[in-house]
Amino acid sequence: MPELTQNQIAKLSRVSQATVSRVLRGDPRVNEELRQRVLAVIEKHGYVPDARAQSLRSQRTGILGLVVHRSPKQLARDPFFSALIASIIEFAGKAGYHLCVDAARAVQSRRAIYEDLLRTRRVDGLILVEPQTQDERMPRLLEEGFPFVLIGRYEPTDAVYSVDNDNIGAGRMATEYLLRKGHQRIAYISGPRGLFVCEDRYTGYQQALKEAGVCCFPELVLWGDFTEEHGYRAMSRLLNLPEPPTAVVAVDDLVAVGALRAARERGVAIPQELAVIGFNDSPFCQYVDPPLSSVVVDIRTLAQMATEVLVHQIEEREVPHRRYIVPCHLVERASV
Amino acid sequence: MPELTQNQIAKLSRVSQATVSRVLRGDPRVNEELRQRVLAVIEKHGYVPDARAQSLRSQRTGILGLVVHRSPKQLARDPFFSALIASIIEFAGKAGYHLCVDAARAVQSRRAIYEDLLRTRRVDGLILVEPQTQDERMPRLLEEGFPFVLIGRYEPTDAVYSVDNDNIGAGRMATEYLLRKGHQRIAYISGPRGLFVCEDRYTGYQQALKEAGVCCFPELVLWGDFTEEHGYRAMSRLLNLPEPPTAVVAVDDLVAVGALRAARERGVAIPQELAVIGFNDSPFCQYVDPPLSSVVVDIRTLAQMATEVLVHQIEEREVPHRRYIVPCHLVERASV
DNA sequence: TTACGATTGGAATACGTATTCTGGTACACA
DNA sequence: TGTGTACCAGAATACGTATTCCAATCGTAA
Repeated sequence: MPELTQNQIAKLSRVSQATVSRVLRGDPRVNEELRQRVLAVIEKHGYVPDARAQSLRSQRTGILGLVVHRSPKQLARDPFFSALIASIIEFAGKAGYHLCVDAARAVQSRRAIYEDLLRTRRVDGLILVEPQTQDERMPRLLEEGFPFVLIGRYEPTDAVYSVDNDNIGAGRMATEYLLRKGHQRIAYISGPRGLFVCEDRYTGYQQALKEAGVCCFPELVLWGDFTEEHGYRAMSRLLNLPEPPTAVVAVDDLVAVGALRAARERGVAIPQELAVIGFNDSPFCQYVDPPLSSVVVDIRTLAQMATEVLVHQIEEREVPHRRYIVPCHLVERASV
Repeated sequence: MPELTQNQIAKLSRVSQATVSRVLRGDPRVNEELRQRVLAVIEKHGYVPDARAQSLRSQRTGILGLVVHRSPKQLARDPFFSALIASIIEFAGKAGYHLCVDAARAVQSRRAIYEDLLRTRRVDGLILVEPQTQDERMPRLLEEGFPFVLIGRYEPTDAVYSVDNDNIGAGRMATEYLLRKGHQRIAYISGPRGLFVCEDRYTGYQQALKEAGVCCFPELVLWGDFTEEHGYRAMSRLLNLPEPPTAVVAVDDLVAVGALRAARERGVAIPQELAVIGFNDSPFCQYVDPPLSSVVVDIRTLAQMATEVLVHQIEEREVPHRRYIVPCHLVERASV
């Protein structure tokens, strides 16, 4: 393999390396004849500039980092993330960037990733997906003036760029829908405590109940993770209550599917005896039995806004707002 | 932000930049006292080396590239890929690499990605997922001696490192299973012509039929893509045949789910009147109605082997074989 | 006391590109 | 013919790190 450099091209074209660089960068201050000669040599040998050297010189890598706060195993089973990643790849590509993806659940590996992606300047900016409420990185990122954007929420909203589903609204929407259908004892099967998605949907759930004048029973709210297994166990516990709920809001479709399974195994009729609703309108929602109602955000829009906000920061263009909210809508199916 | 360099650290520690580098690289030829002094300064100021400069100097970026031959939209809906990406992230991380993901279906954008990732030396090696039969890049990659590994198949097997499901075996396994259940008219709903996954499973399908002495009817084999929609349409066409099949092998679970929907809409009883089997054991298989039988490869193993083969190439360690096959197994559920 | 090997750290350089600085040519004008 | 002005391209430099080369110091042995 030739391992071409601008120097080689320069020698072959009998010009200086600087001129080759100028030709490549489209600098107008170069004679047309020389330009043609250089271009011909470049074309002939198939020269492409070395991105590593460009990175060092320009202080830009052309790579965006995506850090997801889930273990790789959780990632593998979660359709929300595959859609998110795919869409971010799409929009990053359109903006001329590559995407570097990392996943980590444990705090120490997150620290390592943080050091390794950011401080080393390996990426030009960072998209953080659903960081925990108390994430020690945010202050440092802010302090260093490093471009980043959150997907999810962060409390001091006016300090940090973020893009988020309207999770409070989504929680309300799901709960109000069940209330409209006449349900009163409505359970909420959640993910981890402290994760904003979960907390926000919980807030929406509480708001809807309160406004309807319905009591919010603490025994009907169960925290856990984003697995089908958790949905199954939580639903089993709920069905064992002296007075089980007649409807369930599950924090994620996968969790809802677990709940459906628990109900099915006990012969609880859906939706007659128990209504279930999830979030994200995952691909499988329409194929489960019965098809699962879901409150959904347009993931592509979410990805697009996050990517654009980040790229604008990096390229020092105007970003009009700090916080962007992508609204949700309801997909009605047979499970309610 | 301080924008620290080894030079700054050197000045602050009253040593030379070379010494700082030696301390960081663990070079033994440096006095213990100095080492401590330098380490203290590094610690105090939170210095981390610049990956871009290291890349230029060492000719390594520490990044693996993953190129998927699907459009981002297809990617978003395909659980196989989300699992694959997640697992590759996991094993790349364990080997000390980051992962850069790109997706492209169109040939010209693949060319662009190829130029941009490889020729620019932005990544140390490439994982190509399911390249088309005639992919113009392979010869150039080989010629340049650039480390890469295929997930999927490539004909001149002894020239290229590849890791693959045993797709022929999987096609056989699915078909033989249906044959054992007494089916004779077995259809195959495939993805795109020319994609090795599809062709190989087709080969296995044909082999099984032939060995059982069952005729292979061309009207029972339909090519398309990996969408649920395609499964739906293909199944509809099959059910319109004068003599419809009694069993279907679908090239992917999502396609199988589409087939199930078409059957359900026409009131065809499953599995009594029609047996359906898919591939990949996607997360939703157990939740569809009825639960979908599937032939599955362990995606984590696939990802692990691909990553290891690539990393060994990059680090110039021994790679004993060119071609690695990950065997499949059958997951029986109610759809057969 | 001299000489020599071992040890240690600084100076210099290379990685490949982008850009600033500088010098030289050509042309116009006086 | 001399001076000023564009214009163009080569030389030099910087980006931050890793490493090679070399000089200085020290200890030990003759």
